[in-house]
Amino acid sequence: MKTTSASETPPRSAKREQLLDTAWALFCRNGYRAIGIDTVLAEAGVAKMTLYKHFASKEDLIAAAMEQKGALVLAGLDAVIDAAGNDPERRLMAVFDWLAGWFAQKDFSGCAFLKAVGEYNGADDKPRQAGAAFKRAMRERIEQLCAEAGLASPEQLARQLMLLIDGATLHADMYHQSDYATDARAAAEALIAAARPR
Amino acid sequence: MKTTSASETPPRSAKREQLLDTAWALFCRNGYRAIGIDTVLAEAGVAKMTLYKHFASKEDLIAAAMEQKGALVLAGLDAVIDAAGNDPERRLMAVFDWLAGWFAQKDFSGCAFLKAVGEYNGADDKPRQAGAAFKRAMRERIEQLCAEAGLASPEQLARQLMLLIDGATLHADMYHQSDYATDARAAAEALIAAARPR
DNA sequence: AGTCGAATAGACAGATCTGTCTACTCCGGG
DNA sequence: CCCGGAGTAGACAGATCTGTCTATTCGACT
Repeated sequence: MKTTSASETPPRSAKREQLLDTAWALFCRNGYRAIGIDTVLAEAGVAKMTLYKHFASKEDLIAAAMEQKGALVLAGLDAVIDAAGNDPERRLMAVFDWLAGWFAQKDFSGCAFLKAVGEYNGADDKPRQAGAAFKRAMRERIEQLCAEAGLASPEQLARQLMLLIDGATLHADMYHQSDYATDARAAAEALIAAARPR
Repeated sequence: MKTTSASETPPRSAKREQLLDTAWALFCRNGYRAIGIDTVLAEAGVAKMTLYKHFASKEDLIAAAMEQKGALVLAGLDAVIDAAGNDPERRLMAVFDWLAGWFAQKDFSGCAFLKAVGEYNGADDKPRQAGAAFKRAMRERIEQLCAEAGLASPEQLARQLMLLIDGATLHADMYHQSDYATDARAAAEALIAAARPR
């Protein structure tokens, strides 16, 4: 048996976590193909063989980091939503507050999930699949919020809000100046108002 | 004097055009860092020295292709807008028809301008600048259309419509199935309705 | 004390990438 | 006819990248 306390199917180890954290930080800032394995290794202070004992390939490392960090991001988003209280529309709009907070971070450098889809074009590339899965999960949460708010066509509305969210994320990264979260929030309010039952 | 008929400051040559066309096609489909110079050369049927006689570096080739193709794209968009007649809102909505037509192309593989921004993170990387410049030019056109339609806050509205456009482009590439142009169009209509003077 | 698993440093193979260089060919205008 | 510009093929240098392998160390548990 493993020494780890809980019964985790994926092997937990300090070095493995170190690798995932460092890789995520570097890939976020610089993209995936622009950063080599050796850079990750040096930054993480981990030997090459350790990496390849935990992950089959660079793409596997990328996908594993995306899955882990994606779950963390969604958990953080859920927490923000829950902190917004009980009013369904307030809870929905909390997503855009969360977005604004993210954009305002001084080390903000775009969405690593979107970048993964941009850089890996093969339909069966793991990073692309992981990116799409993350976005799908996020859209489902938003759709749920729309439905709970009693808005019309929650599915379509959720897709539209995702367009705003991802578009704003892109533009916030592209021009590192203006406040795209505000634009997205205002647009979202207009869409929600139009979907409100009368 | 050059043998070329018109007085073009940038040197025009068949091989140069060949290079730009091939490079654009390959980069569009596969991304920039994933495609090597040699692949472009082989596909274009051009020798390496010819490339480096016309362009200082790979990034220069990328930037040059982006500028040339960007101008073409904008010209095409202008044509579609003009073909939409005189009604200002019709002209504005023509942008979304154009978008739907683009997504429906069977070789559609996302927006190479957005990908350039994703892949080149340095503020002075030429591909990133070229991508941002293209998006800026497009936003200005849309802002003009918004203003001509007498809509409120044309500047903000144009930014919001760009969020929808780029978001839809991303999602259309990410999930190669659903009709994101329709979602974007419907959202745009709601935003426009809300900005209509009463 | 001894054993075993996890991690290490670093060499290595084999690809691949950008950019340079040389020597050759081809063709059109004076 | 020949000169010069444009293009070519391909070798080459030098980096860099992924992934493999070996020999070694270290610490925890028995």
